This record gives sequence, structure tokens and C-alpha cells, in this order.
Amino acid sequence: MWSILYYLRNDPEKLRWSQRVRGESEELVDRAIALDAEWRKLRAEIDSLRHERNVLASKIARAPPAEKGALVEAARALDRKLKEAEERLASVEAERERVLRSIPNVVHESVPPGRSEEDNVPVRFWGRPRVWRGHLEAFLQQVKGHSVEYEVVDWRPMGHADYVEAHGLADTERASKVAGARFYYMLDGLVWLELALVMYALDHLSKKGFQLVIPPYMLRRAPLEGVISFADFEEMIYKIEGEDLYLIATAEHPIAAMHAGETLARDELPLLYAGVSPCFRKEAGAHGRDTKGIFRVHQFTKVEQFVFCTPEESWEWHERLIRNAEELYQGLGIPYRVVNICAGELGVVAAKKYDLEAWFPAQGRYREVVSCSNTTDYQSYRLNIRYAKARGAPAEGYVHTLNSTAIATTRTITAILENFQRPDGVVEVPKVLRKYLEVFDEAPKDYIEPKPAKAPKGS
RNA sequence: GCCGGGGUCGCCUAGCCUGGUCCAGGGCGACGGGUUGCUAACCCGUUGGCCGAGGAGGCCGCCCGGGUUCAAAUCCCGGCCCCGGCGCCA
Repeated sequence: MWSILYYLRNDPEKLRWSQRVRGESEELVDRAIALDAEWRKLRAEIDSLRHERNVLASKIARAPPAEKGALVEAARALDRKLKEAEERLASVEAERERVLRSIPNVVHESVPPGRSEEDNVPVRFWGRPRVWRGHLEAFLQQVKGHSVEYEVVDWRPMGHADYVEAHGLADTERASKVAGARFYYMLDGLVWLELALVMYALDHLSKKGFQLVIPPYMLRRAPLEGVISFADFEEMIYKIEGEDLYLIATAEHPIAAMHAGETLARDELPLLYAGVSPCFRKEAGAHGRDTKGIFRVHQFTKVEQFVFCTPEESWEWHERLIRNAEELYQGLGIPYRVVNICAGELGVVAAKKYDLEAWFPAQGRYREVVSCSNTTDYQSYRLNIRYAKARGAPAEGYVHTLNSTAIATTRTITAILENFQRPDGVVEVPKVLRKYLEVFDEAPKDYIEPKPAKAPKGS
């Protein structure tokens, strides 16, 4: 049974609690309970009216011609009554469905309470961040309560945004001329880096049994509605004009929808996918933030982990997915911390979310580069993805789905540019990427050398 | 894009012309039970969703959405998808 409906009927207090910690309305739960009760009552009424009608209709089929007229007349009367009741049911049902679907996923007990970023709880730190003297105080604030080894330096690395423009590694000015703000032409060294990062993530995940997938980059509205909240539509989704198609914001969406309407056998679960795709995002709510560089852009490439599993296993998978992402970042050598996102900052679809935040030495703070969510049955209910003992056997319930970034190229590139930059401007390429670069004569192997922008600027 | 064929309860398929006997028949698979020294074969039952107490009973369900009718898998309209042929294209 869908967990929201289950709690609604069996443990409404849990739902109220979940709403409360999210800072959402508790009355919504009461309203849902009332609507559900009314819906069930109407449902029973209509079922019995329909039964009467069915009995009558089969009587007509067998009746001698002389009696038919009267029976048909009675059936017509019954039909009018039924039609009226059905209209009432339809409106109650639509409202019930609307209210039920507007309830966000039920928050897991281990999620910290809180409303804002400050309430997120760091759960562990990794690496030895390089901290510019001017950021020291801010840094210590961010690692408070944890023992983190760090190195204080006297020079401040150049921020990635200035760095890429100064050294001809990206051209956002010309991109804005042809496509607008938050687009980029990525050049030479960064192109190699992007491709190597994708290969690195796919290599790592395929060894762990993930099936590689390049999904459709566009989705119809119906499947998309199964995987994101209504608010997300306006905020991040691009629509193809004149068609029922939307550009994906992440491979999570087409992969989640991939098994829509299916009942998966227990023994084929978990299904592990590693998707690669471009991601298109409007970034509607982000005016003025990260306007320069390639940290927050309308289009980037991402390798995404996605899991379909049974409800018993999903919390264990949640931990594994974040560990996989950590392994990738450890391999690269980028210092990070993992934070448990507080209830008020959780997205609608997630029951719990970890972010992996990389250390950005030029900015003096940890910033999100990976997001890892257990969405439990929020998506699978909407997409009707269930599981059963065997294919063809009756469904036992809805599967759980989870998703986690493996590598989002632009974010990881910015982290590399800031963490491995030397005072002379040279950026050291993480050793793990070497084997993916080695096959190309022109690709940088150990260093990305600073150089003046190739073409003169301005138009 | 055009012409033709088609979408049926996990898979395959019957029914659709000629609306009611279809609360959709059969085969395969799966699950439970029986028979058998074991396996195989065979026999019986179960195998979509919802309401209800996981009872009795009932409602809905034949790609989706409308319509005609007392009654629609079956007739009509609109949409989506799949297959074949032609066109176009990397």
C-alpha cells in the first residue's frame, strides 16, 4: 500500500509530525482524512447503485418483449440517479487525489529538524582542506564539533569563474551572446576533464554492478509528473514549444520513469542504473547567485546513480549511494563533508537527503556537489512501479527508488580548479583521471597550464 | 509526413463484423495443493485495481479520453503508441 495512504488510515499522527517538521500544514492531513472517508462512503453508495443497474440490465436482456418497455423505463430512472452520484464522486475523488498528491514524502526519523541551511547536520568530513588565512575563521565555524585536519595557506586561489575566463578554458561571454546567461563554451582542457570525469564515474559504477544507461533527454508531461513536484516544473523544467515534451533536468527523471507501470520480480531487484546525460535547468529561483562561471548553469553533464529496490532495503541503499559518491571524490582527492539535510530543506519527493559538499578554497566554504535522496515510494506510487514475488505474481507493494549524483561535471571541474590550483596558476589533474586521458595525444595528463585566452575578448 | 495493419487481465492469443449468454475463453509462465519412490508428466485451485474486516458480497478493468445505448472489449469521435510499405534524413 502507498505509504501516505497507509499512514493516513493507520497512523495519521506520523503524517502530522512529518508535516510539522517540514514546516508544512498539518490541516492538510485532516483534510485528506475527511476527503478519504467521504470518498469511501460515496464509493460504496455508487457500487450498490451500479449493482442494481447491472441486475436490471441483465433482466432486460432475458425479459419477454412485453415487459421490456417498463424495465427500460426503470433502468433510465436509475441511470439518472447514478449519474448524479457519479458526478459527486468524481469531484470528491479529484479533490482527494489533489490533496493526497500535494502531501510531501514522509520524513524519515533520522532527518534533523530545522528550516534553513544552518540546521543541516554535517555527519562526516574527509580530506585535508587548504584554507586561505582570510577564511580561517569561517572555516573553523563550518567544521565546528569535528576534528578536521587542514592546511593554512597565505595565498588565495583564484576563483574558478575568473580562472576559466583568464586562461581560455571557458567563454561565458560569447555563450551569453548566443544563448544568454548561465551558458558556456567549454574549451580544451576542460573538455578533456569533463570527458575523463564521465568515464571515471562510469568505470567506477559499472564495476559495482550498475547498468550504464543513456536515457531520453526529453520526457512527456505525464511521466515527468510522476517524478517531480509541481513546483519543480516552473522552477527548473524547459518545455519544447508546441509539443508535449520537456528537457530533462537530470537522468534521474527518465530512469525513474523507465519502469512505469511494471511489476518487478523480487529476485530482479535491486535494479542499479548509472545514467549519463546532459541536464537542463532553468534555475528560476536563483537570481543573482553564482552568476559567473560554470558553477550554476542551465546545462551540464551528469552521471547519476539510480536504484529500484524493495522497501526493506532502501535505507541501506541510501547509505551505499552516498558512499559511492564519496569514493569518487576521495579518488579525486577533493576534500568534502557529508551533510544530513534538515526537514525544512528537504525536497518534496525525498524522505531523507544527504548532500556531499566539496571544499572550495577560493570561496572559503563547503558547497553542494552531490545530492543523494531516498524517495521511498513517492515516485513509484505515481509511476505505478511495484514488486512481486515473481513476474506475473500479485504485487506486494510499491518499490522504493533512490537517486544520487555520481559526478556532475561542471561542479566537479570547479572543485578541481580551486583545490588543485598552485600559486603559479597551474592546476594539477587528479591522478585517477590519467588513464582516461592517456589515450589522447593532446589531452592534458598531469597539469592544466595557465595561458592567455586564445581569442581576443569583446564583440 | 502519407497509406495500410494493430494495441485484450505477467507473456501469447480468442472474442469485435452481427452490442446483452463475457462477472472476457484458451495456451504459456508463476504461486499453492494433490498424485507419484525422486524428477518429469498429470490433476485441482490461485494469479488486474478498488470498496469491504486480508470475511461474505459488490464495483471497476479489454491503450487513453469522450460519445451513443436500459446495456459497449464489441458501435461512433478524438488522442497516444507499435508494426509494415512509401517519402525524407544523420
